[in-house]
Amino acid sequence: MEIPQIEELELLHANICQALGDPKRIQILYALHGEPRYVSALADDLGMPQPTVSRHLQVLRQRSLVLTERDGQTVVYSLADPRIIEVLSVMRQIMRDALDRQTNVLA
Amino acid sequence: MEIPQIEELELLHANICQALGDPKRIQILYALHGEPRYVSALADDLGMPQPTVSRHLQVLRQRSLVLTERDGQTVVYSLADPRIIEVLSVMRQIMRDALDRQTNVLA
DNA sequence: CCAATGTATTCGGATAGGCGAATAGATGCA
DNA sequence: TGCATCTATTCGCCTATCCGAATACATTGG
Repeated sequence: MEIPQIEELELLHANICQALGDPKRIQILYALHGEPRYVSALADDLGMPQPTVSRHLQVLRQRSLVLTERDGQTVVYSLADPRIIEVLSVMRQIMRDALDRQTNVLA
Repeated sequence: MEIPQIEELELLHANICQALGDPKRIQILYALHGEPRYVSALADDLGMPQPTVSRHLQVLRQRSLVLTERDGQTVVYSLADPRIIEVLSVMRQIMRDALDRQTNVLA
């Protein structure tokens, strides 16, 4: 019986999760929900420096979580897959339920 | 108009995602799917040293992703919420679709 | 109490990831 | 071309995380 190795799928999987593991990137993804935005618009909306937003967008792009399209001087970013927001929402619900359980235990 | 700050929810959210952002922890979560296990059983199954498994389990526990129950000498870990696996599966599907898109573009 | 078994933690070193600041690159237009 | 605007990258520093190895802690049974 072989020892199970860490498969490529697990690595990719972890890679995606890791990309979601930063508060600013989560904000960015939610901000892209519904309407594509360009970089400085995101920066203004979220109150982050433009280079910061750009760096985070690169991370998301490398993981295929966002898509880009150049439009003249600006680069428009959009969610690559609406299910990303679904996943985040479910996680948020899981989180909330876990917090509720803890609160109930303490009460 | 105030600049939107990073809310507590986003921090928690990122925290959860970050916990999922490690291949070994993903393996552990899948291994806990269906049946609770105790630490050394997991270590044997996954071919990881026991302290490694234990450390990762602590990370998952802090985020309320797994639950523990002591049973004599052993400590039994279980998934705190089956939706965690659902979320991981959806992410896996999102990932696969993204890979397919890339392949199609290249072809 | 002591030994055996199972689990958790600590330590040190290596690696990765975040940020601000500065700068480089790309595009459009006069 | 030259300038303004928008985006991406680099640099240095700091912090967080991971790992193996060793060790501490907890529980059971003799």
